[in-house]
Amino acid sequence: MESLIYVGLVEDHLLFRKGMKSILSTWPEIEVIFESGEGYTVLEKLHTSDRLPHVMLVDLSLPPNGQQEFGGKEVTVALRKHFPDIRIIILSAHEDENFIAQLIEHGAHGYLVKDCNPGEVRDAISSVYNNGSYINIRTLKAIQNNIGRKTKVRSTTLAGETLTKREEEILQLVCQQLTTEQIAEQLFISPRTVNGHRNSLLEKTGSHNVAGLVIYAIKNNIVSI
Amino acid sequence: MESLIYVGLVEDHLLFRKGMKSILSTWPEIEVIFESGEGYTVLEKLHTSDRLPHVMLVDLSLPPNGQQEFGGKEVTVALRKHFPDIRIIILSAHEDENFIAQLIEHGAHGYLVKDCNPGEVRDAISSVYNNGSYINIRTLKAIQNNIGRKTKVRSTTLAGETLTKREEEILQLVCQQLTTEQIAEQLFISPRTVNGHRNSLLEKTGSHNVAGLVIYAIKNNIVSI
DNA sequence: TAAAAAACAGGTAGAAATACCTGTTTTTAT
DNA sequence: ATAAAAACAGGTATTTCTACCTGTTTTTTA
Repeated sequence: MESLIYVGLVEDHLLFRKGMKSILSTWPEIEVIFESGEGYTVLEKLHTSDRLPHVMLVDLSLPPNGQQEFGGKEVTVALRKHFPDIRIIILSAHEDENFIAQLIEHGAHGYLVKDCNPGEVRDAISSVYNNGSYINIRTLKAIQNNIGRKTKVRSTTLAGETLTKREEEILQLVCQQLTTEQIAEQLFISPRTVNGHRNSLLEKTGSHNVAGLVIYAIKNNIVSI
Repeated sequence: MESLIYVGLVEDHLLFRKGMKSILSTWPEIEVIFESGEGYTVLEKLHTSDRLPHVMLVDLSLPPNGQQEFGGKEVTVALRKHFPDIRIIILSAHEDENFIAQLIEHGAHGYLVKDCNPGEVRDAISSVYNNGSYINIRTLKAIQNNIGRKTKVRSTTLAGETLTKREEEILQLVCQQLTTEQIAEQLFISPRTVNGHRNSLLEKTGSHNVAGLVIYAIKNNIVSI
């Protein structure tokens, strides 16, 4: 608990980065051992580093690497893949509700808005280091309102089967209250074909009627409501 | 940040409560100033208390008051109403996914499983006291999977109309994939009547079929998925 | 390049839902 | 106490869906 926590900072604005480092240095249990001004060099820097940070504070909006976007999200994904032990706190200027959800799902362990007070940062680092995650209450509300069915996960059925592209397509149209005939028109196929797909959908999802299909579609992020 | 945090404990198992108090006493910034072994006496105890806790650790499963259930959920609701400044951390033996979502929406600020390590408790108290919330990563996952459309908002229709109780009831059953006949059986009414309600539902919600009804029901929290 | 999966399309039945109509009884609110 | 709303129940007709069956062609994967 009271052991030294190694912290890394990935933040393109120097002043902010140094300011953060200064703040963090006031806490004896925290030591900043890594800094980077851009996301795309983080991995190689870590590879040549003798000490790895326990917790990495990563700015959400980092400069791209040429054409390639490389912000907090990309850093998160890369870190999770190559340095799964490093815990990640995203720093953002504001709460982008949709994004937070994605970040958490990509493996970020915490999320801080930049106007939080220093105590929060300490709490966040400590929490993330010791246990798992840190989310402030407003952010949590944002997640409550927005998460759940944003990131498209492959939809698996009861039997572990997977819906085909066409089946998902038709399921989406079913959810839009279209009839078999309307779906057929829209997809330029025979109503019989649509019918076949509908039956497969009922079978695969274990549903008895459209109510079941719609709920399945929502639960499995095939449609967003 | 370093000011003394007054903590209250609501936990029916004495040993666990005292153990927790002992652990908390090792942190100089935390002082336990309130204890209760049951939920239903918390309010009056607080009213006669000279100092109010900043953070209350509340066990999820507390003994009922006679017939009346009075667990962590009820305590949370009561505290939020009468002592809105007190921040609440729920302690639970395990992660009941559905319940966590409800608790957070009822106003709890944090959630701890009882097998967490002491450092987590300190972090949780500090976080909750200083900022807002504390949720561990597993719990967060649970929330991601279960929250979203739990809080029941009065369902308003396109025309601003309101669904009647019976209509909502039938809508819920429709969402459970029951047929008109099955719904009639379940409610001990004629299929004709169910039919009438279904038609009203379609009319009021501006839907063409069950797909529309289900989506309406989910959007308006008439059913939870 | 075979084999498997997906997409396609047709037939037939029956079940269920939708879209209208009518009316009575019960509950709620003014 | 009266009016309005809700819940109840029936008729009729049509549309749509569900549940089976069959098969071919195209695409994907091993």
